[in-house]
Amino acid sequence: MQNRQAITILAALAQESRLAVYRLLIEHAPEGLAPSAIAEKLGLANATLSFHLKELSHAGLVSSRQSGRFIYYAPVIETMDELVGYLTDHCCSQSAGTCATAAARCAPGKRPAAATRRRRASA
Amino acid sequence: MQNRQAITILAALAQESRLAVYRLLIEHAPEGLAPSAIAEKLGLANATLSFHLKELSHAGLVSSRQSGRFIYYAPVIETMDELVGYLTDHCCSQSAGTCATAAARCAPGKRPAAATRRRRASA
DNA sequence: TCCACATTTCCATAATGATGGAATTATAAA
DNA sequence: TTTATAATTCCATCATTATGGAAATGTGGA
Repeated sequence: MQNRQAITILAALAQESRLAVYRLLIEHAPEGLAPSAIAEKLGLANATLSFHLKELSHAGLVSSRQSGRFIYYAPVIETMDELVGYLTDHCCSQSAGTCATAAARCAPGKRPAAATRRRRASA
Repeated sequence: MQNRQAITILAALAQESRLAVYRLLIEHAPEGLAPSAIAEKLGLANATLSFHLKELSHAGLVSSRQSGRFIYYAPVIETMDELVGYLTDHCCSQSAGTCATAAARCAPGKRPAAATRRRRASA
């Protein structure tokens, strides 16, 4: 994941209403929710919600599909996964051991460890 | 971790210069770097860098210690770890299986799994 | 077609964030 | 104490983001 993309995703999540929308969609994954339902649950104006959904979409955090008169927004888990991967990579220093807890979170063997991947990429 | 705090941390990272500063500090963990060195490496004006360091400090992402005429800024890994924990928690839906990849990242047994912890907290 | 409703776009406004020059504060060496 | 360097604060400016009413667009049913 590129820096630029990580910033876009982080910025999309770094806003109260948007984080609330995303978390609500997570609770309703994988079907998702229509804007009307989201607006009602969170008390957001139509235009405001539409703005935030566009931001989340643009960041790749949610997808949408039309169904009849409704558009269902659902979270894109892969994007969150990539963000977590990015953070894990860049929270771990090249010199090992500076990030024990975060590193421990990574299941060894499931995928290359963070530092290893970065070393391979830049070498 | 509270919503509010997560937003503060996400917002701190969601900015090109600040993310660059943080990543630079990660490369120089755990000693850290002085603002003069950071400013030179990243080409930032003193005032601008100071502003960004304050944001990172306020979010708990960096700490500082004085040493002679210099102040060394170093990353606080625990904060990143908590952020990753928060994201992992809220990227995993209550209904299992919707977040396989991100969940797989968590070493089972190292700490309670994300969904489990949330269920326990809200129940 | 016409209507009802869902959603988005348009637009103006308000709020927040980023930037850096200049002045100020802090620390240590001469 | 004087001087040099490090870092922060002050402040003005510019840029971006958030908000929501009103109008426009899209969709399916009558």
